Amino acid sequence: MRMTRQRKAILDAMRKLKTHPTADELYRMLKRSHPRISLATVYRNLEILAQEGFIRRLDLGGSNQRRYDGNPSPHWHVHCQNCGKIGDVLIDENIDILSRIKSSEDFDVYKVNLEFWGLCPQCKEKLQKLQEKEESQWQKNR
Amino acid sequence: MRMTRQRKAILDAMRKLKTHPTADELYRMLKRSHPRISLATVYRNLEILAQEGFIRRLDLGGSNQRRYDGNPSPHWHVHCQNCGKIGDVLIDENIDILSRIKSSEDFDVYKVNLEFWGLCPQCKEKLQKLQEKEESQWQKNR
DNA sequence: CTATCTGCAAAGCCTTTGCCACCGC
DNA sequence: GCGGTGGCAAAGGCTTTGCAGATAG
Repeated sequence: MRMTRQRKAILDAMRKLKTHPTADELYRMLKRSHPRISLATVYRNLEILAQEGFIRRLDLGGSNQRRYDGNPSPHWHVHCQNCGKIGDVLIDENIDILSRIKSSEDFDVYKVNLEFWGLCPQCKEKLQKLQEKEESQWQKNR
Repeated sequence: MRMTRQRKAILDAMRKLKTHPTADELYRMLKRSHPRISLATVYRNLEILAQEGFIRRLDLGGSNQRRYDGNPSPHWHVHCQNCGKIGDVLIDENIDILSRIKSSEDFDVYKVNLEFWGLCPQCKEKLQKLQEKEESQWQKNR
């Protein structure tokens, strides 16, 4: 694998970012410092870097956009139900889910993937304020 | 919600099927009995039937095709790593995963989704036979 | 030097949408 | 009869691909 300028820029950006960008999001960021980089290059390199284990490809449900994670070490993800932002989740002990499977239609099950849903801090606050506002409106109108 | 011929055919098919079809797969099946049904109708109705709770929309990772499940009761799914087929998984006790979260970047986490990966019975057998064949080749060549 | 990689544009999937005719209720 | 619905075709999003020129090692 040749370390081209573009590939290095993509890997560096992914390592720095704490978000979980799509190819297009990363492309827009990189264009500032690398105006001639192409979207196809970003797509191709995210895929290659993921295959080589430098970053992680996230196959998240609930969205039709693929995301990548610059942190390849094992952890899970939480989606904000309001804005779609992705956060990281750690669990304090290994849960042996595979041994608790009762019925699996004769599939051999090897691997489990956990996904979480919730609210990010910003949306939590936003929704809370909205609720307070509605309550005071209701007070006025009664 | 009006129960049109098409909508009824889609719901009936989903309830009978034990697979987890995509809109297009279901469309091809239905065309046999309803030659004039359109793919758009299948897409629209799968979405509506899922919103109304008659069927379940599966937002599975690892594929860019949406699938639906005629069984709306709670259970998880396993993907065959070889052929992509989806199976159902039951777990014998409720695992309280949400209470074990250690760090979640200040998200409020409400819901968890489990996904499993493995091999379906057919692919299991196929791969086993392939392996046996390779072993006997190796025996011959030594 | 040459195999790999890039940029560009086009093509490929899957899914949604606009429109008008149609048909449950 | 009327509003929801279906069929058709076109458009829309995201991702991949073919190609010719550029470049890392």
